[in-house]
Amino acid sequence: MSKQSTKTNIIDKADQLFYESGFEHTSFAGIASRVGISRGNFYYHFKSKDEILQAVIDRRLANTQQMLDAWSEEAATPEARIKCFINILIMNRDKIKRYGCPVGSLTNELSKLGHPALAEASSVFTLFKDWLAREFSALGQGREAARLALHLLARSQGIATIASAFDDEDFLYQEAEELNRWLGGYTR
Amino acid sequence: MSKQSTKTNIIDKADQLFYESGFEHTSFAGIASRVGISRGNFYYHFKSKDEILQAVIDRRLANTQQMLDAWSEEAATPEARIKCFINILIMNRDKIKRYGCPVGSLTNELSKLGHPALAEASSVFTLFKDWLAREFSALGQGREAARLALHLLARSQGIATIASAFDDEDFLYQEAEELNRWLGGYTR
DNA sequence: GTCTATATAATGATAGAC
DNA sequence: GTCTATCATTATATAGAC
Repeated sequence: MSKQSTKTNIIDKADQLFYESGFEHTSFAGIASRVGISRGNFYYHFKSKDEILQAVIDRRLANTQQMLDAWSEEAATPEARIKCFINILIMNRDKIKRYGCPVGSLTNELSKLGHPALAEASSVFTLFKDWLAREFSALGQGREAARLALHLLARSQGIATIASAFDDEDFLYQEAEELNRWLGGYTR
Repeated sequence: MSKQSTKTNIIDKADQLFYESGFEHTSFAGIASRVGISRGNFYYHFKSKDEILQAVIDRRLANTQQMLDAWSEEAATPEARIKCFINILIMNRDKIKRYGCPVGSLTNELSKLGHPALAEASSVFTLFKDWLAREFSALGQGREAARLALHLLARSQGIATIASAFDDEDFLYQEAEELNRWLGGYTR
């Protein structure tokens, strides 16, 4: 493992804590503690909480784009690519059960706070939406591609919310399978 | 409008604020200010923040049960009753766009806080789930009733999350219509 | 770049007068 | 039942030594 800079380390740990504990509930002391630095040092790298939030969102945008690019490369067909998206519900089932979806829970919180970064946080959704729409277009659903993309995004969000509220892993598997069946209706 | 007690008034305003601003972000000062009383007076009625949270959840449970009972009475067929549920996405569209679903956003926050009241907050979902399952049973979906109920609950959650993230009212209407079509597949 | 020390404001919560 | 006054704790944020 390569040694990463303190700044990168802060963004990394803040990202985790925003997901696990929420943005509001995460304090600088908590981040600094997990990084292993003092609170004072923290302010050398980030001047405000909004600044670290922006860095976390930028990091998530970059990571998401990287993941989408990898899916585009690894999976040969549009159907296989969309199944990669559906499969993150299974891949991340443990964290989803505990904390829900990192994107949905952050946008939800920021919308309640009336936080100006809501639009930027929502743009992670937009990355998924546009990528999915492209794949649905490739499936010959050109006219309905954008609607289907947003529909699938919403379905995955609801699954995460309910699985988290009831701590129900079976439901995650069940609904992921149902999504694959639904997708099958557009590939035949 | 009948004059309500200070205690009831506190629960009422706390309920609104937890929805609009989140549980963590809502302070006693904020609640007291909206009620029009002092912070000190607040503590005469509720000794801790967890106590007021419990009261708000109890209130939501009672209100939800009341709403479900009203639907059972007003709508003649199982299909019409389930459509009442779907229709709350349209009825509450303005608030959903701004704050998401009150149940989903609260359970999401409490799960991140590791708050012991998560189970109680989730039981509002359970009221909906059991009520919907009964209606799907009445539709002749006895074996699949529970699964369909949870599925519909998840669908509505996802719709609320995406509509809130993108502030998109058209999406709410579009997906509510899609849910009605989906329901139609079980009534024919 | 990292630390300790500190300033300032807000929070949850209590005590006691009216 | 309602108020003012107060406490202890935590939070964001800054100053300055090393």
